[in-house]
Amino acid sequence: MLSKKAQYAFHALTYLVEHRGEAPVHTADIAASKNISVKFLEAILNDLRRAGILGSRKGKGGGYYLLKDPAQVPLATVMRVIDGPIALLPCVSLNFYEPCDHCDQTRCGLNRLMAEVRDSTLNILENKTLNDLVLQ
Amino acid sequence: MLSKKAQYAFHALTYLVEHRGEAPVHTADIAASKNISVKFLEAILNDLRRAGILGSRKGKGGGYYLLKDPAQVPLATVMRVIDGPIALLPCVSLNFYEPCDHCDQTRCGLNRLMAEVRDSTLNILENKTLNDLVLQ
DNA sequence: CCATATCCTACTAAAACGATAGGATTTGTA
DNA sequence: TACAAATCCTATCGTTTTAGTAGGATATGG
Repeated sequence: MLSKKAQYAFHALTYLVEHRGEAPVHTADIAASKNISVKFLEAILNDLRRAGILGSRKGKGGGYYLLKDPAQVPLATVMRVIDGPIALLPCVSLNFYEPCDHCDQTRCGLNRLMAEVRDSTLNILENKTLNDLVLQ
Repeated sequence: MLSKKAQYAFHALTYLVEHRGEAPVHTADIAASKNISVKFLEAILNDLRRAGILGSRKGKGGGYYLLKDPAQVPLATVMRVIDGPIALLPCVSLNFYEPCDHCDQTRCGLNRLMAEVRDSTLNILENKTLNDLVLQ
C-alpha cells in the first residue's frame, strides 16, 4: 500500500501539473483544494523539492512549481522518493537492494516470482508519468 | 513490501510443498530449516490453518500439512491472508475496498493508474501457485 | 520594515511490526 | 492412565513507522 504521504504527493503533483505555467503555487492552495493538512503537505512538497522534482521560491509570490516537463517524471521516481522501495522484497529491489538472510537468491522460487512482479509493476510505473495523472 | 510474516509464510509453505505426502511437519522443523523463530512461525502457521490453507494435528505425530493441491493455491491468497490488500490504494482494492476521501474515483487519474498496476500484479499472483515456489 | 511564504527542528499519539512468554489443550504411546 | 509431544490460545513488549502538530527561523518582494 502507498502511504498517505505518497497519496498526498501524487494529488499535489496533479494539482501542480494542472496549474503549470502559472505563478508558483502555495502549499495552502493545494492543501485546501485536496483537503490535506497544510503542515503535513509542507513537509511532502519539501521532500519533492529536495529530490529535484519541484522547485520553490520563498516569500511573497513564492510557492512550488515543477522543475521538469511532467512527461519526463515517472511515477516510480515519486514513489521511491516518498515511500522507498517498490519491489515486494528487499532482495529483488533495484534501488533499495538488500541480500536475503533466509535463502540462496539464485535458487529461490520466491525471489524469482517477486522479481517477475517487480518487472511488471515497473513496466507501468516507469513509463507512466505525472502527465498521466491528469485525465484528458 | 511484504512483511516478515508473509515472507516466513512463503518459506514455510515451500517447505511443506517439498515434504508433501510425508507425515505432518513440525513447526520446529520448519523453523530450524528456514531459520525462523519457532513461536513466531507457530502463529503464522496457525493463521494459514484458520484460512483453510493448512490442516493440523495436535499431539505426538502431529504437525501441519497442506489441505489442497499446491497448484490450486495462488500466491495472492496467501498474501491476502497474512498482509491484507495487494493493491496500492484502498480505492482500487478488490478484496479490501474502501472509498476514496480525496477524489471522485471515476475521474481520478491516480485511481486509474493504480488499478492498472493492480491488474498486472494480480495477473501474476493469481496465476502463480505454491507449486511455483519450488524450483525444478 | 513588514507581510508572506517556504524551510527546519522537534515533538507526539497511535498503530503496526516482530517478536516473546506462559500456559491450555489435544493426542499417540508406553 | 500417565506422560511426552505437539498444536493452540492469550497476553505482553520493545521498536519502528505513520500521520500528523507546533513553533519558530529564514528568505523575499514591495
